[in-house]
Amino acid sequence: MSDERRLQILRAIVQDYVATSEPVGSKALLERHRLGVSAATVRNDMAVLEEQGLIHAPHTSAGRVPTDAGYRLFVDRLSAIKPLSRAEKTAIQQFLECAVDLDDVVDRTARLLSSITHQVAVMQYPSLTRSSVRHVELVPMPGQRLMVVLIVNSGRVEQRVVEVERDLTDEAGGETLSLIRTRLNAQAADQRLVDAAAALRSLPTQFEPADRALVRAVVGALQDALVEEREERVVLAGTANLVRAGTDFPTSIGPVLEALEEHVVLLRLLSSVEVDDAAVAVRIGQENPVAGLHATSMVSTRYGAGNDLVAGLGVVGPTRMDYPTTMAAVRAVATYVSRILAE
Amino acid sequence: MSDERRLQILRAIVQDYVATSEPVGSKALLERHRLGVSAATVRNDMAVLEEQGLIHAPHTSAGRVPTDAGYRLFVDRLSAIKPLSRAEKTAIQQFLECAVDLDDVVDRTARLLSSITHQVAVMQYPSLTRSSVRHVELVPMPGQRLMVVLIVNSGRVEQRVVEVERDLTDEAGGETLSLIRTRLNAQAADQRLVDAAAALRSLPTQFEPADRALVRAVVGALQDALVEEREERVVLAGTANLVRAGTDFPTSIGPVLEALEEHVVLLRLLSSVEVDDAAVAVRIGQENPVAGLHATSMVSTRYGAGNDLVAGLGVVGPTRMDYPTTMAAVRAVATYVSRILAE
DNA sequence: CTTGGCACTCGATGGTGCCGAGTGCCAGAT
DNA sequence: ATCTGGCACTCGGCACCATCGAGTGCCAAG
Repeated sequence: MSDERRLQILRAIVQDYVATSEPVGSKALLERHRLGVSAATVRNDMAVLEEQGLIHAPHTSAGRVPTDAGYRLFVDRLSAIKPLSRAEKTAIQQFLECAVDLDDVVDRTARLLSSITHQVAVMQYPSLTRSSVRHVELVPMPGQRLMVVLIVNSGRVEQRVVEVERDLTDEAGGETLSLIRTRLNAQAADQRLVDAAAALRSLPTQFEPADRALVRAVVGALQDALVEEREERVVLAGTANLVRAGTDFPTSIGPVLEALEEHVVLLRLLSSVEVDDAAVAVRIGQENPVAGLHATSMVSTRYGAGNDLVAGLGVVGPTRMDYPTTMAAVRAVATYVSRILAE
Repeated sequence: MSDERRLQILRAIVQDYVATSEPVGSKALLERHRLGVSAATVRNDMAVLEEQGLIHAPHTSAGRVPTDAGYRLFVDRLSAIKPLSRAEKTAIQQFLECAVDLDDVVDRTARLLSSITHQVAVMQYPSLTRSSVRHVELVPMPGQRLMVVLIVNSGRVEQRVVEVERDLTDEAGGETLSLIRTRLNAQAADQRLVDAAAALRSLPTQFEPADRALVRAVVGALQDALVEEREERVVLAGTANLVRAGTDFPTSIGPVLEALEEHVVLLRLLSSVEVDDAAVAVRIGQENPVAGLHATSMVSTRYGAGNDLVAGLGVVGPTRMDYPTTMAAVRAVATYVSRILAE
């Protein structure tokens, strides 16, 4: 059963290549790993691995380099996520704890992640869709207009201004608004955004005919704000790390930078990972649907306050990456930022 | 008066160097510009220019390259901002016109600026400090807490939660809040943020002693929101352009990317340009206070809805940059985005 | 003050040869 | 059947070298 040994050799190749960034040859492998066999045997096994498309030789007389498929196998079967040390964990926690508001949490998290992985951190702002409603506020404005303010438990605020048929800045208008506000919040508060949108649909019918148009306008604006995800932002940190890793990219880091600027695309990438809770997703090289990222790997997971894994976060780096460590870092950071957000 | 001719030679050197990115020698200069003198004369003048610190030879037998001081002189006295063509102007206008909201305006503007200048665009979000208050809203929350919401005319919303001494969710609390809200808005609405902060200082004294602590807490939170500029964000676009211009940077683009990630620093750079309306500010090389940007130039100006030039916008690129064209582009984009925002 | 001429400098370019890591393959050992 | 040592071969990387040419500074003459 030399199958087993071949996989060990693959693992060794990946580890060495990640460590040295140079193609690894049979001899060098023997020096660093005490496999109980000779160089010739290793060479034979390497030939098989190459046949299977797991490794590849840049040119005739050079060592081997893992292919995307090789990394994939390594990640799936040959490595375990390497847990962080206690010291690292407390450092993460302390760094995140002194954040003063949501923006600061996101900013700090992204910087932290990039600095401990030495790669580009990508972090989605907590998304509306999975959050819940904290409060809805109605603000009458001059000129027969009404501002609808939606406050989400993630701390985000959305607002819409609607035109209404009458001026609400007077006494009577205030009472009407107060009534609407109360019922609105009774229906929507603490609901998930999607649920709130559904729950509000029947609200107009609970009011007297005279007020229905008004309520309908308010609910319409609110549903717009509830459903639309346009405030979904993504922040980057550590793009300078790409330069350091520049030699790992076949052509140049230009296309990578370009791809990273397409925030919409990044969002899709972050969102489209499978929903396995607490799992860290890895996209390796060509597995990435974006051409600019074909020479990169993306390690990502989800995070969010409480049980709702509201948004995605991860890193982008060269395929030649220390996957176990990176995966551990991403998972740990996601865990801690979730904990911070939960309060 | 050969002083004049020397400046023309400097101008020619800058233009050629910008165009070819290669040190320009006396002979090459004669081919591209019909100066009425011989190569030897040009050489003599170049020697003088070098003595004055305006140009510099990378090594003994190479052409000359402008120094920061040379560019400075060129920008100040030897060039005129090159107006854009009509076609370019309408293209800018059309591209910006189809933006759907504030975020979209900012996003499109930054991308546009980077794509027409082929450099990194830097754009500050409309700043709070110069905007004015549209409305202040008070929202009672369970647990003796009160949410203070500040709505700014730029469309931005700031919120603070304050602890208060009594529960305000009941009838009496609602009336008190209503009173505070009315006076608050009477004082602050339509004021510039700084003015509003000042105007509110005396508000607590206008209330009965029983309510003063409450009002003071509200005003405190509000002033915090008014004064603090922390929501000031900056967006970048076209960082990939740095790669293309990579050869212009002595070491690598790494430090530049790092500097660009320090949004706080960028904001300070954008804000600290002199307030000459409609002027385009240029910071060349070492003039930049940030070490990472010592090999770059920053061309920036201010923009904003109406007469208030609320925020800054500009580009960062190598010192070897086509200043007249870049300055024109920055100015034009600022003008058009201001126009869009004015509606 | 300008100009042509001249000797000199120095980076860039391209060719050459060597070195060594690494391979594939094969015959013999286990 | 599998592993091992040996051997011939490949090929990129590096150092060395010679050449080339754009460009300079300087000087003497116009």
